[in-house]
Amino acid sequence: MNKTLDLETLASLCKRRGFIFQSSELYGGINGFWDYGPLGCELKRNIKDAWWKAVVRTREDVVGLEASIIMHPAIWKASGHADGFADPMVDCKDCRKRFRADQLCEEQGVELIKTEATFALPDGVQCPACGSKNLTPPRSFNLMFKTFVGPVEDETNVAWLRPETAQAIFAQFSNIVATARQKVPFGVAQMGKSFRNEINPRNYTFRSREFEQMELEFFIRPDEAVELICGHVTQLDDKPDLMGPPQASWGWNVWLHYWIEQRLTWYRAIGLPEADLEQYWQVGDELAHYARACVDIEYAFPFGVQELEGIAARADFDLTQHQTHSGKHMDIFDETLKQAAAKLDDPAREAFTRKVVTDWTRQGKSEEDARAFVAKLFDGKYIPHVIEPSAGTDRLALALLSNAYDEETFTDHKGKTDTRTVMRFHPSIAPIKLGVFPLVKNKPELYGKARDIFAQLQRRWNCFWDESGAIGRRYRRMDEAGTPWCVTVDFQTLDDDTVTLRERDNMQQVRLSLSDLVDKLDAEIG
RNA sequence: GCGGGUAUAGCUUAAUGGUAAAGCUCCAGCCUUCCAAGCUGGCUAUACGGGUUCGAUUCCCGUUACCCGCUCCA
Repeated sequence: MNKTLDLETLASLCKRRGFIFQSSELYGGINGFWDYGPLGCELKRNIKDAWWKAVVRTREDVVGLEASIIMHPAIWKASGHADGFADPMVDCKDCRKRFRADQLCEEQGVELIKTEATFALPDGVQCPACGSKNLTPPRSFNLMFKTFVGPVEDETNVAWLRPETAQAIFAQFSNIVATARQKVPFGVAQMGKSFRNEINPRNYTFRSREFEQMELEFFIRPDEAVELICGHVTQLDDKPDLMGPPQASWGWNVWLHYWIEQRLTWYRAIGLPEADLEQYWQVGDELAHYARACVDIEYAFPFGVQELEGIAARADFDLTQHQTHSGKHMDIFDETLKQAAAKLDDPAREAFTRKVVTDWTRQGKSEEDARAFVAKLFDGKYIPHVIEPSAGTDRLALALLSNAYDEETFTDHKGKTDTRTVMRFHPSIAPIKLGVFPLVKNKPELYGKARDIFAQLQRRWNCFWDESGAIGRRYRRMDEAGTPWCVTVDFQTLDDDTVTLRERDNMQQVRLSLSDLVDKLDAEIG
C-alpha cells in the first residue's frame, strides 16, 4: 500500500471526485452511514459483479439467493443473534472503563440480576480495573436494528433488520435443495445490505451501521460420510491440489483451505497486492464456540491491518439450530452415500460405528448422538456441514480505493515539477473504463467522428465523454477517476480510422485501429 | 459510550465583534493538433440551534459530524 496515504487525503479525493459522500450531509450527516456517488456506485457494482461472476456464474456448484432484509424474528433467536447481540454493559464512572455485566458478575462470583427487560448488578460488584464500586447500571447494547411490522408498535410486532445475509441461506436451505438440482457439495451465495447498530463506527466507511455483504455458504458432506463413500478422507497432509477441481474425498479442512485459496486468488485478480493481504487464524476464545476454524483475510489499510473477509468452518451448527427451532428436519438425502453404505456388511458397519463413537466422545459429544448420526448416515441422510466465506463489500471498496491511490511527482521537459494524483484501479473494477475525447472541439468533422466512436464504445463499456479544456487536463481528470485508458480522436483518425490510446499508469500513447482497440480492451478488462 | 481535538466555497487555506479573501476545481465562452496552457465571465462558504451584544463567522452554551486515544466489534 501507499505508506504515506492517510484516510483524510483519501476521503477528500473520494468526495472531490464523487466516490463517497457522507450520508445526509445536507442535514449535518448521520454517524455510521455513507453514500456512494457516481464513481463510487460504479466501483461497488463492479466489485459485486466480479464476485458474483467468480463465485456463482463461472461455477456449476454454486447458486444464488436474494432474500428479504426483514425476516421472521425467530430466525434471529435460532441463530443466536437476538441474545448474543444484547449483552448488558456497565461503565465504571471513576476510571471510565466498560465491561460486560455478565462477565463481571461471573468473575466476582455473583449472579447478574435479571428482570423482564432490564438487568441490575448485585451489591458489592467492583471495577476490575480500579476497584471502584461507582458503576453505572447494566445497559443493553443490542446491535440489531429493531423495527415493527405493521402499524402497531408493540412487542408482538417486533422485527429486526438482518445483521448478516447468511441466515437467510440456512432458512431457505430446504427450498433451494428442492429446486436447484444441486447435490452436496454445493454452495448458495447472497449479496446484500446488512445492518448493525455499532456502538462506535470508525475509520471512514470501514465500520458502518449499514453495509453490504457478499456471503457464500458452501455445503459439504460431513467427514464421516466422505469416509463411507471414498474409503478415506483427504487431509491437508495428503497435499491435495487446492487450485484444481474439488475432489469428492476432501475433508472439511481441505475445503476450508480450498476456499481460502479461491478467495485470495480473487482478491489478487481485482488488484490487491499479495504483500498487503494477510491471513489471521482465530485461536481459543476468539473462535465462536461452534466454529471448527475461522481465518480472517486481512488487508493493510492506512489505519492498520484489518479484516476484509472471514472464512469459517461452521460444521452443521446453523442448520441444526434451525432444525431445532423450526421443528423441520434439515437432513438431505445422498444417494451416493446410501449406496456406499449398502455395500458394507454388518461387521464393517459395526467397526465404522465404533470409530465414530470413539471420535465423538473424545470431542465431548454423547455416544447416543453419535449412534443416531451413524444410523442416519447408513440411510444416506445427514445435515450438511458448511464453509462460510463472508466478505464485506464496503470494506473491499475502501481497500481498493486505498490501494489505488497514488501521487506521482515528475519534472516535465520545461523543467517544471508537477504532481499527478492517479487512482490505479485494476481495469476490471475501474468505474470508468475509457475516456473518449475529440482532440479539439471546434472542428465539426473531428467532433462528429469522435461522437460516433464514443457511441460505439459506450455500448460495450462505461465510457466518459469529455470535450472541455486542454487535452492534458482531460487526461488528468480521468487519472483521478481511475480510468485506465483514454481514446483521443485526432485528424489522422479522419484519414485512417486509427485513434490514440493513452494509458493511465505510464501516460504512454499508442496509435491503433478501432478493432484492435476493442480487442485490447476485451483482453484487459476481462 | 468516555476523554481530547476540529468544523469558513467542491478542495486547500486566509481574515474579522461591523462589506468574508484567495489559489485550485467546476461551469460558460474564446482560443487550442496530445499531458492540469492562456484570456474573459460565472456559480459557490462561516456545520446546526440557542445565548451575550446595537451588531456574532469571531465570545459563551448546547447539538451534530469528522479525526485521535480508550471502549466495542456478537
